Amino acid sequence: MEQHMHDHGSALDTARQGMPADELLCDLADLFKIFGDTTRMKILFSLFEEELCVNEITELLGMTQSAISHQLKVLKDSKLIANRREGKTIIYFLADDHVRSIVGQGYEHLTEENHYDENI
Amino acid sequence: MEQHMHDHGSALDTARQGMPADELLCDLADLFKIFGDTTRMKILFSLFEEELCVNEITELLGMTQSAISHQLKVLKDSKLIANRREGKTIIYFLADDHVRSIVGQGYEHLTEENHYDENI
DNA sequence: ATAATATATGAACACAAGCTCATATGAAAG
DNA sequence: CTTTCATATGAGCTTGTGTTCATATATTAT
Repeated sequence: MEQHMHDHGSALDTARQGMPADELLCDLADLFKIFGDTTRMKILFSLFEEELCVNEITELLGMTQSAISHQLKVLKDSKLIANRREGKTIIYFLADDHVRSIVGQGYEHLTEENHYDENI
Repeated sequence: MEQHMHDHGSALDTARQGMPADELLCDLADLFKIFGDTTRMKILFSLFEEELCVNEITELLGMTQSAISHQLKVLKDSKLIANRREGKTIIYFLADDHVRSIVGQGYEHLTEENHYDENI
């Protein structure tokens, strides 16, 4: 006698097939984790238009220079941004166009699905 | 005398122009935060192939039923998955094809840029 | 060399987030 | 209506993460 209405077993197997290796799943989550912070998201958006030095980003976001530097390090370590020295200042820029497309996808998801100030 | 080699001011203004509202930035970060956990990523991948009930996902991931339920709630609250009741079991499925494309973008970023077991 | 400017970094702290454990809900079977 | 099966949920604990504060490094100017 079947106790479930949908097949319990073949569905599991199919799901198991498509599951990537644990390491990749973990790396993937770690990548998205980088985008999962408002400060970092703001930094990325600011670099969408122009390359900027630390002080400029600090001003733009109205935060501590230290806080910005810490987040810049996170972003740089994950290869999403890169920097070059120019005299005393260090200029940061996007390392990769994937950043734009990933953030763009999320942006689309929000602006399409959700309704920002649509009656109230 | 200019103390900076790149223009400090117009770049800032340009960056300020393209910066979306704080609320949207925050929502965007919150969206990516959902993808930034291995357990949730595994759940999403498992639902890429088949719709599954809680017990199946629990088996598949080899975790506590409680842990899974908690994460399913997070995913459901953020509208990435949905569910329907079928007798005693509750079946979860992807709510949106954006999920596939967002995860797909991240996946591409990793598999293209990085080199998985490419000579060690 | 010394001072000034620009950025980076480590430690400490506060808060968020995920898991576990116990328990609650809800549907179906006896 | 009581029991069983499937899932949900709240509290507590533990770990992770972002910010601040103080300080270090690095480059340029005096």
